[in-house]
Amino acid sequence: MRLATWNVNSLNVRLPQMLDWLAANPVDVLVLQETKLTDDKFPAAEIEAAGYQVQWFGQKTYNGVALLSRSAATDIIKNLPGFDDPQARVIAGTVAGVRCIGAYFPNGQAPDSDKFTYKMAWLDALQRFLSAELQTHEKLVLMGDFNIAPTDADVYDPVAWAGQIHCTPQERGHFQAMLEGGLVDAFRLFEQAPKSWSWWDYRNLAFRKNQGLRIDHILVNSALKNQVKSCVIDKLPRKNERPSDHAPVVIELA
DNA sequence: ATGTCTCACAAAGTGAGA
Repeated sequence: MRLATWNVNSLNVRLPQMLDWLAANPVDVLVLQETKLTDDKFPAAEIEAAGYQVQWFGQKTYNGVALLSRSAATDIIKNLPGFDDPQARVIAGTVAGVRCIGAYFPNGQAPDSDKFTYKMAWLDALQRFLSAELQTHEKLVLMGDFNIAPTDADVYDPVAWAGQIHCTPQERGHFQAMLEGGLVDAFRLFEQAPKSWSWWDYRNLAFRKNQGLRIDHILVNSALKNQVKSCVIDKLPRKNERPSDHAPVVIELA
């Protein structure tokens, strides 16, 4: 079973690229972030024509998530239960016995901003949701754009980024708490090339200079850990014309 | 380099968000 996450930065713009990528990488599950579409505009027919079932949860202009799967997803949850949120950031479903949670974590803007306060509250709510989900599902995968670079090894210039958004002790503390709660960073189960990033700023020729961050992640629970065969970042779509600023992350389970 | 991309407004450039 292969699963993937991709922040497409507008599904309206990136739909052809996403369909091309799926044709070349026929994963069993794909979660999307930043679809930036209201639900009535979601391109369900095109996705179904490509052989996928799909659940979606969006809003106007910003955010928006989706869950594509070869077989039907059940027990769908949209956003974090008990956390009243106008922003569409979470979609969860069970596919072939695996609980799949796709999430677009808040960016947070800057550590002294209101958006950071919101990010912290959202992360608290996510931790509560994860605790409950881990109790009720034997196999669980959390994947998405975390907007957290968990360690300095996930940052092209850790000195410049020290204490900056995506790298604050508070954000990293939340990531660590997920690991202590029984999840594993699948990417780090394997030897990886140094300077492996999942996001590069559109500005400053960042991709050409490989100046990026690893902020897109796939975490698995302990029951799945031994089934993880590989976890890779697919940089190819970042080389496309009109690319997303994020690359897909793909995991293979035995 | 405040360096780009995306969306929306009542636009024909500008601001917000990332």
